[in-house]
Amino acid sequence: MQITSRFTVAVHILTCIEIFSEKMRVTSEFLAGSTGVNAVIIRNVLGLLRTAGIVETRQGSGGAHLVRPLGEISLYDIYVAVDSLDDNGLFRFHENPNAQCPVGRNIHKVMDRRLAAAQQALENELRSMTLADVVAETRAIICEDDKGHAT
Amino acid sequence: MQITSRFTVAVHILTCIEIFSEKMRVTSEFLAGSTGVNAVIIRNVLGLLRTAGIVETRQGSGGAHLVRPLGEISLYDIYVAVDSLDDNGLFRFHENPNAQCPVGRNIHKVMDRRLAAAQQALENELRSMTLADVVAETRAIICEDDKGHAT
DNA sequence: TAAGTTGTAACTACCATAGTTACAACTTTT
DNA sequence: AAAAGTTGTAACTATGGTAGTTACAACTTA
Repeated sequence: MQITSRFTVAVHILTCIEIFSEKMRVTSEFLAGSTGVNAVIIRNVLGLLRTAGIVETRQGSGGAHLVRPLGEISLYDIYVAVDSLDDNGLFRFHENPNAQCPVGRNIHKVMDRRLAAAQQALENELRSMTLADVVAETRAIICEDDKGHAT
Repeated sequence: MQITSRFTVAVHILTCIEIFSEKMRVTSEFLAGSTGVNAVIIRNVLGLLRTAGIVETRQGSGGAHLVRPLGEISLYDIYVAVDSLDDNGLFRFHENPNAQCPVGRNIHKVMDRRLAAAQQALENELRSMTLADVVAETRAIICEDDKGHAT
């Protein structure tokens, strides 16, 4: 069981949009090339990010843009946008515990709070990190790279 | 995307084993009845818990028992035992970012630390809770239940 | 109008989860 | 030693989600 690669793909393409959109049109084809992920999947992910109010895209002309400042887009926002858990929560509960059994009757009640706390811990950590951090570090590494090649 | 119900099933059956095994043989059939989950699945989960050194089972005679004290079995131990992430981590990364692209070449490096931190946060929370807590609260609720019925 | 792009539907391939059936191996009881 | 009950496991099915693919209408710009 793993959290979908849509999440890392989304972070990747948002980073690309920030870094490249000043100099060029960042199309789904370009993003497909950078991520190694199918262009239709990219467009779907962009659609989810658009619905979440994180990016703008335009039919016809092409090219995606960020809607909010980098520092106001947390990894949590991205995670929620693309990895829909609906109302179910991160943990899946077996559906038919036996109400005749004292444990079966109460296990849900006992566990729910704890599972929610665990999920919260994950989400709080994701909330603490923003695209600004990711882009800054990426830019720094790219800059180092360039220096390395120059010597 | 959700964490498998094997996890909540495992917590459920371990709770049952603790609560019932003094008075009766806790067989996979019994646990299937309490959880509403197929007996073969129960035996598989018990097998994973056995491999992890959490329970003992015996062929033929039947009945599962806890191997370690309740307080030394954390929800993390159970999670790891039944929800194998292998070496992959909780987050799945898209596999072919383009090394020609400065973002594609570095995104993995930039994200890995952050994804690991998020995973850690989840796991630390699970580590902080033990079967002892779960069983204690379950017993307390069962006791309340009984009082309620008595009046 | 032509070229390039997005948005979306429809389909496929693949994999994991969970259920099911079946049965050999084992333990205990009689 | 036979019978009954149980575990461990293999093999198979059903289901659902992820991701890839093809196709095309709607749109924008040159």
